[in-house]
Amino acid sequence: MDYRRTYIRDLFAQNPGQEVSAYGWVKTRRDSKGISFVQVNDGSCFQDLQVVVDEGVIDEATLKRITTGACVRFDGTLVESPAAGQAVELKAAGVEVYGEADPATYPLQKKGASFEFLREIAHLRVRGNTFGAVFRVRAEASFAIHKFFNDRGFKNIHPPIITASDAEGAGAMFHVTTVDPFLARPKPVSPEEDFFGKPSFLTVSGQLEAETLALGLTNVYTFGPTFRAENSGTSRHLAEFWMVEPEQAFCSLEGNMNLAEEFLRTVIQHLLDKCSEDLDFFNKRIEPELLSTLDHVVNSNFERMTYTEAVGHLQSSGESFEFPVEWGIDLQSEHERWLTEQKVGRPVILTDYPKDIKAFYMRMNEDGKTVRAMDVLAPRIGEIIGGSQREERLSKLEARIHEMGLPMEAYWWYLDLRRFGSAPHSGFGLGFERFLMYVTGMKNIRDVIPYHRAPGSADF
RNA sequence: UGCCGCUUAGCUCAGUCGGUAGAGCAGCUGACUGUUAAUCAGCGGGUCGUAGGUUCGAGUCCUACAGCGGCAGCCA
Repeated sequence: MDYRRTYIRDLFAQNPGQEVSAYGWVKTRRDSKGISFVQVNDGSCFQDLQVVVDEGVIDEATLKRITTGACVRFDGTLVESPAAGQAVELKAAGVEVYGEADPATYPLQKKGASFEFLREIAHLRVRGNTFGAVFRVRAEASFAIHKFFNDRGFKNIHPPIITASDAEGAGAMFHVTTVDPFLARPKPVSPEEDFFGKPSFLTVSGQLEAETLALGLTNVYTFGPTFRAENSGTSRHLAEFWMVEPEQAFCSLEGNMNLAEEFLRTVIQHLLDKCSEDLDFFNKRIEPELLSTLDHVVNSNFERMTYTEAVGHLQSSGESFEFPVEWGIDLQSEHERWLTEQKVGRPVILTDYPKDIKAFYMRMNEDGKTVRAMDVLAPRIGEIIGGSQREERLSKLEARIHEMGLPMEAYWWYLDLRRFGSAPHSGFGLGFERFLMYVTGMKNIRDVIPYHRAPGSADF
């Protein structure tokens, strides 16, 4: 056994008549008088291999061990299939059962399991159609993202997971400590006595570190796990999620938007090319509008409008929103959805938000009221990308840090970037799982990551 | 964290007015010579989320708690 063997995906591309072996897990077995059909899948592709077992080829005791969930190797001949449903099938000559799966207790069956139930058996759900497809698409998307940036000369950088800087002042952070918080002790342990000698946390974003690398490597990106200790239990939030964050020196907000748009189009096109079977399945069984919206994203330019224009559209829409719209508010989910789903019917990039609802590092516009921020909003899921041109002018940045009451001394290294060889630069962040929800049509973010982490939930 | 909903067989669910438990699928046994969500016949399978309360009697009504889900906030 070796990785250089033939996978089920490869068998479908071979000419009939060859002696082959197929390794995988049994989806179902159907018996008729004198013949049995076994569906085998190894995760290499969506389609199952149909194995045909004629009477007498495999002894009855062995055949009975070939049940749903069992791990097997079938040896035999690849033949053209006489029946509809598959072009080729494997005519079995022998079998090796590597691992049985007791049918009375194996929890997966061929129909009727809810995603909530499958989440409880997340270690087994990948053997089903939906989650096999989800994790193939996840892997292919991950590759496509690295390829996109590599093709354009972006360097993949690796900012720390454990950080002492509260990057954006946004989002609750997980403490990292070797002090047992549940141990009763006479007096509190001070941060100086802890492992790092100061309070330290799991990162909520690699952006600030990415900026430092961009001002030297020019074009960089991160792609890794980030952590938020927010107590939010929704279908769009995770405590541990993966984020893609490119950062470009010598790049304006317009260049940033161009990159974001090209990024989404290129990666989605890659998936349409490489994962068509899986995406067809999602389109058929999960989200009927999936392929048409993905095609639309690939083939149309994104709408661009300023926050101020968007507020105008919302106010003159005639819609009755739960939260009234006025200039200066942070747009609510209902507003974002109306803009992208009703107003323009495709992704929208909103720019130039009021400074008071955005982070300190975003570049101030001439009006002194708005900053060079952008959010990419997509139909069905809302905000998928958030980014900005960064404030490269030292005095303006210091003024913002002061204005927002942030500790100036903690940002000494970040301010050094503006002191020594500052450059106009821009970047954005994309939530990888949000992106996967968009391209698979899956409705719950917990179903696009193998093992989700959320408040009160850290199983497996 | 707030509001709402759900929790009954391995899974998906039904359960009327409060009167002691039902279906489909899965499983098991058998039938069928090409099935592909196979089909057909039969069989087994339940502390109705937990703890209290009301009642002669609770799956059903009330309270608390837990788990799950939806929406909202926060955000990616």
